[in-house]
Amino acid sequence: MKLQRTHTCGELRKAQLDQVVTLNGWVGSYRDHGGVTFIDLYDRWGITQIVFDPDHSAEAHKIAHTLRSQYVVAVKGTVRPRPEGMANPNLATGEIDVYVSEFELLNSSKTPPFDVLHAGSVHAETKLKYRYLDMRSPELQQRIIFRSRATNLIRSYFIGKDFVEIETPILGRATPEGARDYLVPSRVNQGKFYALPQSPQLYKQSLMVSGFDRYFQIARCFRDEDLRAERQPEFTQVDLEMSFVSSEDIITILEGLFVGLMKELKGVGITLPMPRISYQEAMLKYGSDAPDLRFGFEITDITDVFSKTSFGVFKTTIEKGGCIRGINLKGRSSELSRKDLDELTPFVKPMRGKGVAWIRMNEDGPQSPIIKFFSEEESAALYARMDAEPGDVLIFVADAEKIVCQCLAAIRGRFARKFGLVRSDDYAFAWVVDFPLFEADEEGNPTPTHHPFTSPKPEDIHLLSGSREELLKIRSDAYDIVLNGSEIGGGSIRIHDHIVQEQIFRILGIEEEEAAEKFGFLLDALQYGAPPHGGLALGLDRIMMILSGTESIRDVIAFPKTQKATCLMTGAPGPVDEAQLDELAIEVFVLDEDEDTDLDD
RNA sequence: GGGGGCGUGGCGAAGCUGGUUAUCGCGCCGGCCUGUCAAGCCGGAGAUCGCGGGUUCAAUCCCCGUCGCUCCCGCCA
Repeated sequence: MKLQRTHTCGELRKAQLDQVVTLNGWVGSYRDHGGVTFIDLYDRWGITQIVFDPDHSAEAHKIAHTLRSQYVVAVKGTVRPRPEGMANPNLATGEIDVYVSEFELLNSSKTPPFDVLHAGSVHAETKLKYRYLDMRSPELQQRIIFRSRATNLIRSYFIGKDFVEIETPILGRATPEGARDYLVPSRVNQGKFYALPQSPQLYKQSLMVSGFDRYFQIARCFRDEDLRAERQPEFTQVDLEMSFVSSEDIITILEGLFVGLMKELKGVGITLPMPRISYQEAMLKYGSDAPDLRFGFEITDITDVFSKTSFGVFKTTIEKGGCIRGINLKGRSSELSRKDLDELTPFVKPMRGKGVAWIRMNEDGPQSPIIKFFSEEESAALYARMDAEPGDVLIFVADAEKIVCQCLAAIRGRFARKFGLVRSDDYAFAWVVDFPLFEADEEGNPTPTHHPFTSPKPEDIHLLSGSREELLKIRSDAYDIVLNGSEIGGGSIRIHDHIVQEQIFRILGIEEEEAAEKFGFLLDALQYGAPPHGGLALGLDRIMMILSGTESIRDVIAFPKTQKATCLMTGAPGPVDEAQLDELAIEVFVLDEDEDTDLDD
């Protein structure tokens, strides 16, 4: 190319008037008036209007009408002011034009499959197939650039705090815990497989044993589970681990990180310390271990108010060990129709909720389909407990505790959105702490809430030898960081004492041999002078989603996968040659429905 | 594994109590036009209605299956 750019398309202002400049970029829209022709030339820096004027350069003007959308061009010309009243206030460069005197076509373009600059409503399918074109749009580019700024800030922060950035293997070993692994066959060791890491957990703990007392990594992780709007099969964690620390030290480091990120990326100040809430309180007041603290509508437990009730639904719920909880939609009665309330029951159905009850607090007394079943004492106690006043609407769910929490959390969010209380530029951080170390599985056996290396809180360690009920009461030294109702990170102090570790395995029903087989090297490592240590991992993609105000994780990943974990641009996953399979000693069976049972074993 | 939404020229939509020449906007092609900014005006081309089967004299429309995209539950921290 002859005409190499002297400026970008976002750069020119009145300060450069009368300068001769060269721009390179893509043709956006073009407006051909027969005489003068305007073209929006753009690149990732912005848009500059270039003018092909027959009175300025007849030669250049002749070429103008041959240009089409997405052609790649170089132009040399003079920066001129826009005529009086012709400035475009929507454009950073809107006060000037570049009058083209020399022109070079760098490349033509096929007509693009969709309008690159206005692709908002185009089907995801088309946009993902032509991702490189979609990524030519300012929206997507800005988010990708935003992400780059964020990772750069994160690196600087940790390096500045004397952390060591260490890469850990992508080809690892399958672990039985947690999510389904992505497997990679080994050619040299036929019949054996590597697994892609679900997280660098075991490696980073090993690094602590090695003495790298402050480690971090921006690590790609892989989980072969079904996708969601905020979940991709490969995603990025900001992973860190520290030695000789308590959870307070880790929390402090992270709070410092977010203060910096929010200031630099969003110009927003955060008050420290961030609020802390126990798991128990979070579940009780918000129905979720990742509460959205941008709004109120807190949950109130009213089970005890109805302990002697004759109202069938509440009575049987209590008899079965369930609970009754409610939300007071304070002063919102006039904004809610009967339909809004009736829609709640179908709304909670996917969460296995059987129904939602409501009481509307009118000026002339309460109105509700269920109130007639309450005794006077019950009603009075209920209104007092829920601070019910005229103009309020009370919402109830009675069921097993888990279901009540899920339903009320969803209802809480639904109304907050309806009333416009959820602002994407409002940022509510919080730490959720005191998670139970174990939770009961379907058979009532303890399973780790976090992972089996999470340390119990020191004051609860004595309960490890207790009954099953006592075990479920043990709190872990774990902490999640929550932003706007999303868990954006979590971590814990790890067990560094192999005796405690073995005790935990025993509780989980994992035999010594089995533990050695599954986590052998880490258990060994813990016996060679493991320092007390702990850490945390942040979900970078989710953080980027929230800070850039988008609803889909695909908006913050350059080349995302579809919900079926395919890449429409590359065609991955794809078939491979027979020869490749032979080398790996792999044979592929295509299963018929009928044959399925035959080949199962 | 289960439930919901979507699939109609290149793009976005309409048409669906079964019968139309399959409609509109954008884009595309050609023409006109010297101050537009997702310019304007005139003309034109462009569609096996995702795919397969069924019902019917007749299917974009109804039924069954299937594929793809998407949201949710399960799963996953």
